[in-house]
Amino acid sequence: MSVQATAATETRSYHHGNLAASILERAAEIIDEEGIEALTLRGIARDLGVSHGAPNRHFKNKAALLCALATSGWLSVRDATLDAADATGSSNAHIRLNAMGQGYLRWAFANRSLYRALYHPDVNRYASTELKEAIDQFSQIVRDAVEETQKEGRAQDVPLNVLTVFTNAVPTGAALMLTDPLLHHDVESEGELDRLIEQIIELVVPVAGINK
Amino acid sequence: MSVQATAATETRSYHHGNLAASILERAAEIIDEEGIEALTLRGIARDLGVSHGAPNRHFKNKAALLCALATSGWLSVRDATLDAADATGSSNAHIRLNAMGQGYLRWAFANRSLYRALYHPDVNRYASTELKEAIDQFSQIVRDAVEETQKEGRAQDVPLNVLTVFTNAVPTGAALMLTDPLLHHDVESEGELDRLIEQIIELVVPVAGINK
DNA sequence: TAAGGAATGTTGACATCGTCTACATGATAC
DNA sequence: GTATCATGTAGACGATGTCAACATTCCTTA
Repeated sequence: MSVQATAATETRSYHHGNLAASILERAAEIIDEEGIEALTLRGIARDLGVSHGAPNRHFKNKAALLCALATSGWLSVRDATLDAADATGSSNAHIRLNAMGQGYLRWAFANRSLYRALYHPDVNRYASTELKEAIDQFSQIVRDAVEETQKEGRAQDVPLNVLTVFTNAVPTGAALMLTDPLLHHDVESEGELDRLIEQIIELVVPVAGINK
Repeated sequence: MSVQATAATETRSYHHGNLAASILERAAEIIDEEGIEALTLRGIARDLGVSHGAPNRHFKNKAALLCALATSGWLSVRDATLDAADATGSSNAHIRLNAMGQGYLRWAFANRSLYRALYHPDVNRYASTELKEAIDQFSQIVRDAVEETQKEGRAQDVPLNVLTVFTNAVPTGAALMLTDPLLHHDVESEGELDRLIEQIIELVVPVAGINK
């Protein structure tokens, strides 16, 4: 139903008008609704009412489509992470980094399928320049935020890169584990999940007793 | 060359003799050498000098083969983790858990391709009973070890499940990040990696100043 | 404004893949 | 020794990704 959401030009013209964006949009829907293994270039073309060869004009191959999706995913998770920091209204590095971890996890849960697609083998294999840049951007904001906490006195005897990997690993690993139905069968309520997120992140970047 | 390693019966008989095991073995090789997207039932059959339909007698479908691989992977990482604990020769829960984290990470690096296959979408989707059991076994040893450290005084105000997720997330996230060429471009020497592993795990389960 | 190239979509083809069915062969239990 | 079951073979089918040749439309530019 939302298949034809874009390109709402009532005249069904030869040219679609916005096919690349529509393909990405539909691809995201499919991943979310049927899983990434149901993603098919021909299927997308069918859904969009376009010939099976059309997508090739916009994506060199299927891996390129996946990379484009992953790129927007990384940018999106970066934004969510940064927004969470800003939403604290605090300039305290610990409070900000703590919020970033929670924001990251909440994004991962709100976008499980896309989140897991970020680690799909094809994405790693045929990474584009844009994807690499998006990933670098994310890594950079984490590293910067970690560095700020260190300036505030956190784990000053630990090398920055080690502290960064550690800090980043917690939300990453937790997201991977908790979004995996095989690894985590406890069905939980919304509120329970929020509490779990808080508690886990508190163990990496404690903020108890810190004033904004 | 190592393709025909198994089933070295010089008489090329109609029946292969050990096809299931050979398929698994060859599949592991392919994943390691060419990546998981190069894995093909027909390709394996070709490599093993067997008709393209033969693998279907032993694996219901391709996903079942992946699940079998993942199952042995989880059992293997469980063993590596437990062995690392035992290798300490200590009965101190902190020392043992610390070693487990390091053992897990070392296994992940030594078997990157297989490790990443554990999180392949198809594995999640069509998980077998054996796979679920293998995963549960791994989860159990981690939870038990975490519980022991808590009895020794670690983070006693934190619920066990939270502490378990946290403790497990660090090696999991670190392995995922560090085995990803996109996330970690710093090429490092063997010794550097070992040191990094030690330092990261020390941040989750500190053992500095503990006597065996 | 007319023309012509660039962008975009279509059609048909090809190789490959997973999977199914019918059949052949070999092993094993009785 | 024979019957039955497990295992391997051969052929077919539909689906997919990708390519090349062609069609249509857009847009720049003279």
